[in-house]
Amino acid sequence: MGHLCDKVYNCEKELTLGVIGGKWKMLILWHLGRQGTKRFNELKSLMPGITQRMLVKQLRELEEDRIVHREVYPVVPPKVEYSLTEHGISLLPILDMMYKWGENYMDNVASKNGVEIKEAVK
Amino acid sequence: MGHLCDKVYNCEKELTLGVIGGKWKMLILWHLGRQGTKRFNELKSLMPGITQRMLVKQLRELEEDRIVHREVYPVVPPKVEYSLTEHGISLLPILDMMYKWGENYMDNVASKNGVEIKEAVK
DNA sequence: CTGTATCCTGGTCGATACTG
DNA sequence: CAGTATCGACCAGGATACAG
Repeated sequence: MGHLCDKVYNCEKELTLGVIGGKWKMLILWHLGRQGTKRFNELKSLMPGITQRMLVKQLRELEEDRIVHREVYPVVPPKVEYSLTEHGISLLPILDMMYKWGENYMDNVASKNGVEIKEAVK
Repeated sequence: MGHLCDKVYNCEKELTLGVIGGKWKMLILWHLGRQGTKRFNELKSLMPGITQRMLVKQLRELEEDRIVHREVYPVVPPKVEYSLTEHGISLLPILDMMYKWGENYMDNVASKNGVEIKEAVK
């Protein structure tokens, strides 16, 4: 494999973190999980601030890790669709727990210290 | 607050990741969760490979984020004990899910691609 | 025993321009 | 529309030495 290799994992949790820990990966999985299959530019529109380079990079890693499926249609202009694999779907409960924990933590701790969420993607 | 500030969070999940995403943080929380209160050097012994500087840094951030409690005993030589706060304890179910997901992912995907876990801290 | 203080390096991430 | 190709900045993290 690529980006997951050549690293030392002290525990299985860290492997999981290696899969979802990229800057934009949780957000990508979230959108694909809630809205199903999406085209490249649709994803880009859903994530203001991400650059093409980063979106491609994160998607390629998720594909390589078998979290995301990439379907290329041989048409002009190009059409590429992304969707979650079974492994990707099985990550959603974790993301959901992280969302809820973060929400509660924001209310009770973080907001009092000046932490802000840009736009709550629920 | 410190390290959680000055960052842009697109979602509550990313805030959660900001709390647990440090290089050694999940491992620290895991040990404190399973074994309860630990002294500085006990933690260090539990995590071969970590440097003093990094252990201090990760613990300070966890303390600042109200995940870990630091109890200093005014004795010579110094004695400092670390334990989980309520917020820290509430993270354990997430870490547990991440552990199980990583375990399954290791069996079905990662191991076939040369990924290895150093020492499974269960 | 529990930390600080420096210095340094690799790699992630962003900005920008270009392409089939 | 869906990508590549470069370049550069930043900083988390490691090595090492010192200290109360």
